[in-house]
Amino acid sequence: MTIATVARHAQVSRQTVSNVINAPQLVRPETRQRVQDAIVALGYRANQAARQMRTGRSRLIAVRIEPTRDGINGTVLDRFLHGLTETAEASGYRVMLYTAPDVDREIAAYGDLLSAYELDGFVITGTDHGDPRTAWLAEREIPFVTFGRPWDHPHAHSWVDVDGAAGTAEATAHLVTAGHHRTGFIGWPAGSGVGDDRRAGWRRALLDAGMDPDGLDVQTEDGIAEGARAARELLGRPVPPSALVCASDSLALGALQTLRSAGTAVPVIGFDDTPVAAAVGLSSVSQPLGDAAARCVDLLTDLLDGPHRDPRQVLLRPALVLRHPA
Amino acid sequence: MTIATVARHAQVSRQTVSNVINAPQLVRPETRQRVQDAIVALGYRANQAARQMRTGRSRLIAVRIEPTRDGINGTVLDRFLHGLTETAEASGYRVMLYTAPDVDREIAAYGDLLSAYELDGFVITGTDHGDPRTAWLAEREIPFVTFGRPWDHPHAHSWVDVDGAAGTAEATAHLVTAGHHRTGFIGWPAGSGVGDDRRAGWRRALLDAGMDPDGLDVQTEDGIAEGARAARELLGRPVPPSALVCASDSLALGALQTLRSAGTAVPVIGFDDTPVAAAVGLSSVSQPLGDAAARCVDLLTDLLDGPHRDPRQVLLRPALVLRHPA
DNA sequence: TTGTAAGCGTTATCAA
DNA sequence: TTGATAACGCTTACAA
Repeated sequence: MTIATVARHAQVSRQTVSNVINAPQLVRPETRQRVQDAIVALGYRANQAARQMRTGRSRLIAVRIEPTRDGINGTVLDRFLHGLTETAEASGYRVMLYTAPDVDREIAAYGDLLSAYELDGFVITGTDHGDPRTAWLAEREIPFVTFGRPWDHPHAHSWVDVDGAAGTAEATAHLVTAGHHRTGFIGWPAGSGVGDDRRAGWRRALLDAGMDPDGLDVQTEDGIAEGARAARELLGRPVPPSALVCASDSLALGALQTLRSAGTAVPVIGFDDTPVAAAVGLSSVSQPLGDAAARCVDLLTDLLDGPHRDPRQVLLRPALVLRHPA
Repeated sequence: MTIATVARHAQVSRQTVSNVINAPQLVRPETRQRVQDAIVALGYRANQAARQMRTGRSRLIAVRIEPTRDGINGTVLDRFLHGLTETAEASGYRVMLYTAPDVDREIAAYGDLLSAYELDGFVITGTDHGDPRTAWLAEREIPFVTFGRPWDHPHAHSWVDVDGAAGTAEATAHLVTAGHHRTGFIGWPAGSGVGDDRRAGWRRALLDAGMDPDGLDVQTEDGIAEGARAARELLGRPVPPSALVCASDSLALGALQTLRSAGTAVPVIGFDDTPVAAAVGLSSVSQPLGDAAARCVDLLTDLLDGPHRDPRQVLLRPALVLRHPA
């Protein structure tokens, strides 16, 4: 069934049907109604390929599905993808998936996706300092939104992010209020935007409370074993922390194991609120992933359809989820 | 850049370029080489929309991204999706995502996807007895593969599944070999294909070992709290089990909590090998999700491109992953 | 307000 | 073996 079928059914020309769909104000209400009735009666849906050929727009946005990393923090993507798909559908877009083992091949994939499918835009996750992907896209003026800030140039393009510092600050403040005078932090090595941000939140909260953060934190790669080791190191210090905030649930989980076997009653708060945290009763900072995904689509469709195509930025607040270890 | 650009560059007609791409055997090797060189030199990629308009094929397959359920077992989808995207890319297909809050609206989405985007096929996850979705698709002769068996009619269509019974049987046999004379089972209420299958494996393994499964199992909805409750019930029986196999990691995790607080040394084996299991050191039955996804794509592309379009079935064996609780 | 004509990039048909 | 022509379904420009 084509636009011609509808035209015949509604006794108008093909063009009038197209106008009803794309510029209804041009068509007399009476005719418009007749055409719309025909569309409904026949269950007509415009063929995207034909439309795309004419307009050069595919109404497709691309997202990378990453190879699952350690599995704990990897589950974040799931919820994000679902939110993205849902919001995109509501805005008349569809989500296409792609994978790439590394940044170079991801950029190569952009070329493919763009020339073969004429993708309208990209949602890029997990950006870091001086990301070559965003540079490539920006250079070619291809619309994109990142989930994660461009740490170097905060206003370079549209992005959505979660305020990690606010999250760790809230977690730290919670522990301080609960009476802990020495709240430590287990985070990643300096240099990653996300990691530095989360550490900064902890630090700021302590300073705000008039406490000294020095000697209360450790830097380590992500992982359960690493978290356990870091916690052991902190506990072995002359004046050990009485509470812990961690940059990820993996680290927190490791810390929890160390603390449990040491029999110490040191509360731990993780980050990301993964299913693992929920399962073991670990308090954690929860990212509003559904919201973040929705805002990504909003910003992208703004770039694509909006009247003002200036980049915009959205910073969302995470929520502290308190639990009691089982 | 279009096929015409390439044609000019290689000094041939548009049609010859098309032939080089779609039916190379028709073109003299010398000409073919010249055209291929031009394609590479220009970085030409065929426009899918135009090709689709002509052929009626989009080289797009659709997969539903489900709203994350309890989060623990929900992570299964992540790995599956990644495998799917990767294998699809290798076969020249792309994966398009869609969501639907319920079965009716999922079927409505099929109509949309098919008429607007002319999707070539679907990968349907989580089928159950008398699934209306597969009936709808089969009726219209739309190619699809399910991940999960059609329990009513094993040969109705192409599917890939993981042998859940083999998994629980292996877990059970492992415990029996370790000397457990009373291995219990916590599973879901009878009626779901997957749940019944997993229970059957446990049962068969006990019978094979000459043991009596009666009175050693519980039926409960999925969840951590439910697993904990079920384990309490089993432990309270006159002759309690000395080891447990569970239909999911959620149930196993709950059982583990009960057993820990009871101070009983009863080993537990879960199902799905979720990140949670890895994190808490829970032994679990692991589904080969990457393989399963790859086989789904294989079966679907067989249906789409293959010479023989008969439905095929693939049953994969899961693997028992043994761990020691931390 | 409605209709006609052209063209988007590709492939299938058929003639050279 | 190669090339010209038409057609896929749609939208834009323009004419009626």
